[in-house]
Amino acid sequence: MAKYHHGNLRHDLIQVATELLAVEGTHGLSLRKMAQKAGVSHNAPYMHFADKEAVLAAIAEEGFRLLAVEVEAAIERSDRQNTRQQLIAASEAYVRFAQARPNHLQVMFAPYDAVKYPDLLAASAASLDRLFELVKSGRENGKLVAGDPHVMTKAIWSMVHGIASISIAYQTTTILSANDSATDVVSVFINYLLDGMATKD
Amino acid sequence: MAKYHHGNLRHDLIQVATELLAVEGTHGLSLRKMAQKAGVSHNAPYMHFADKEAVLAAIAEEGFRLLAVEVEAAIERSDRQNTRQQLIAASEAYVRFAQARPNHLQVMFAPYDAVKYPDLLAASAASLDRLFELVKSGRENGKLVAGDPHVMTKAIWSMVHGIASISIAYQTTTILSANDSATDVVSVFINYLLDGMATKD
DNA sequence: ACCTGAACACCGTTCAAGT
DNA sequence: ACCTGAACACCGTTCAAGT
Repeated sequence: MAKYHHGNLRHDLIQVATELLAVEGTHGLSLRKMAQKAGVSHNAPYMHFADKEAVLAAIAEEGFRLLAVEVEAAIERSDRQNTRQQLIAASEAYVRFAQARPNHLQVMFAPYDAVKYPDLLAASAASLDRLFELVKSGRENGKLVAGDPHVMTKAIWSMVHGIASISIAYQTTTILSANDSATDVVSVFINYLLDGMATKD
Repeated sequence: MAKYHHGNLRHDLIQVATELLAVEGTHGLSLRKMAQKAGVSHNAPYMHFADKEAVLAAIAEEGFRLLAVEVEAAIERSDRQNTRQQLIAASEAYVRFAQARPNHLQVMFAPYDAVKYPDLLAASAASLDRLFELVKSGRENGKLVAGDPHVMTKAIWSMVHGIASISIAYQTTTILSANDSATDVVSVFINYLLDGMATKD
């Protein structure tokens, strides 16, 4: 009997796949498993995705949206008078996200064809919007000097993503810091960088 | 007929697997393909490796050694009187490595069990030795102030690895810099960071 | 000790159907 | 349009052998 799926299978598949990714890891995630978990035949996913990579791209895209929400929330929670504190809060949220969802971040930063997945590229660019705004307001406050705010944003992003990426790779054996957690180290590293971007007088 | 393999199969497998990784990507790398390419039965690898992950760990370990060699060479080529220039040269070499061997770097920074692969952990730690020495001599020169040289080294590492990691993920669509290559951006970002670590007077 | 061949459960993907 | 079932080539891993 043909037991059709209820509502939006595409959405459900992404949901189920994300859970599977968190539990089983990148290697444990298979099209067949996610189809079964969604209560559908093993090739139903091909109705909504060209191939497995397309599913991963969709998961990645969703991940960037989630990341943006958490960074946004962290900024809202922090002292609005202090741009530096807000930048650090945003950075800490980024690293916390990475540690809470290491497999997800890995999928987000796999190499995709940007032409093939324009929505993914857009979502990842949008996840930096709040950071960019902070850098701009830091310049207006006179706290952050130096040239292009785009360049400064990307420098901060690189620093934060490096911490996140390394802390995932070395899990328990925290090579980053002897005893402290990775989030503890964030403010130290970011402060170095912001000092280099700050007015010297 | 039992056609035994000549010399060191373990070494040959790592060699062959690394080539396969470069050409076919992380997904195209299979135990069966590398066995075939090494001229050996599909389960001969199990004589030398517990499972596929162990092969990847060996490839990763070899990668950290390669990286260390290239960073070392870049430092030797640069101005020995100028610690900052040496740090930038080392950083650029790191990013160049990442762009020349993106799949290799990805395997190097996959999450491994440190207890299971102590040699991998040692090789990755050793790849930072030269950077650490530069930071120390920078402190003695009075060029780099601030606290623990270990912390400073890891901050630089995070920045550089972040640039490398992001530039791999976004390949052609260089989200990092509008027109410049990723290596061009390295000196700008690292200079921000080193300014933050430099003496203020 | 080192390697092989057959076998197992699992993949991604395709294709001919069904409604 | 949306889904299914059978089929294909490929995988990692195990196991009983062979030398």
